[in-house]
Amino acid sequence: MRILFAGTPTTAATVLEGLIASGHEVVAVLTREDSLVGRKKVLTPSPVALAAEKHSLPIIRSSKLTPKVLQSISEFKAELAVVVAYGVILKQDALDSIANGWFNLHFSHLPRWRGAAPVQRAIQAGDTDIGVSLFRIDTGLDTGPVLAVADTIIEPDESAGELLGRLAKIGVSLLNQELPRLYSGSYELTEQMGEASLAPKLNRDDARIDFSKRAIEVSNLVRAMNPEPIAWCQLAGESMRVLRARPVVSSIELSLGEVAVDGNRVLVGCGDRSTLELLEVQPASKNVMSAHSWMNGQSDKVVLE
RNA sequence: CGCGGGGUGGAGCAGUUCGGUAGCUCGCCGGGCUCAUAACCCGGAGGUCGUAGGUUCAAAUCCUGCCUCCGCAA
Repeated sequence: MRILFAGTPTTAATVLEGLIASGHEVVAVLTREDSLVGRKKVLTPSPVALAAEKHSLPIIRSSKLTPKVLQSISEFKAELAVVVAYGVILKQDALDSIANGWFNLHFSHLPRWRGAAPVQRAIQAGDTDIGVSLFRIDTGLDTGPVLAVADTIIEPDESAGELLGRLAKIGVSLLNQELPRLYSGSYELTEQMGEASLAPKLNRDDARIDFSKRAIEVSNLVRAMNPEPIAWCQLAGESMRVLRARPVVSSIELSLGEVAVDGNRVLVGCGDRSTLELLEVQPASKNVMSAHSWMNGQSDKVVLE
């Protein structure tokens, strides 16, 4: 069956690669417009666009499905659309434009964590399990009826990036398992059941560390915000990013944000007398470094805030 | 021309204001101590200070160009 693939970030690119490798007939790729990235504002294609180029697939770059764009999509005569983090809400005319419908691979066990950042929100909330849902898109935000779900455990030290990579692979397996049913038309959809929650997109304010929270919560934040947008705090007025950290047991008494070296561990005091071990940090203007290296260069008492 | 901060032995930093013998915290190598140690003690190797030019008796330090890395913003 002729498939239109729609997606934007790295995770979506991984799924696209998986579909192609599995022999599915991807006839065109829909992704968001190239965006200006970095200090030099280099016009950069999305990871999905790059993957599509690699396989010489036709690419439609658009962040808005206007009638004109839908018209150009229709030329590829796709019979089914597979969506992974495309980042655009589809309207009815778009949904109607493909005969067998649009199916979305969403990284949560719906209806939990509907929205743009399910994996990050799940980790931030301290969830210990998560799912990959395949559902038929309707006009709501991740509200469509579900075809299949694959669940998995969230490892205690797993970052959002690592988990996302794993979920993408699970997603490919799920698609390989379910696509044949969609091709044949012999499948059943189930309305979403249970309590819904929202997983809005992350911004920099979400990633601000609050050391009055307990170490486990700070640790969850750090994991959730890696690799984007990266949890951060302040040191002497400059921002400092924390890429990896974990809650530990320590006999050292530290005030909130106070940093101390204990043997080979770099500890920081958190709320409720809990302790967080910093593993990897990045001070402003500096490269990413181990917490140990960072402390080697500190001569005065260090307090994060 | 968006704002700003860096580039000094393997790592992280100080030293640059006011030019004059390369410093600190680690790591590494060798030895010692200990029941033991990512603890302690002793010794050691390792740097043309990003790069090209300029000023000077003398440049990590002052001047100019270039390369390169990064935070914020978008």
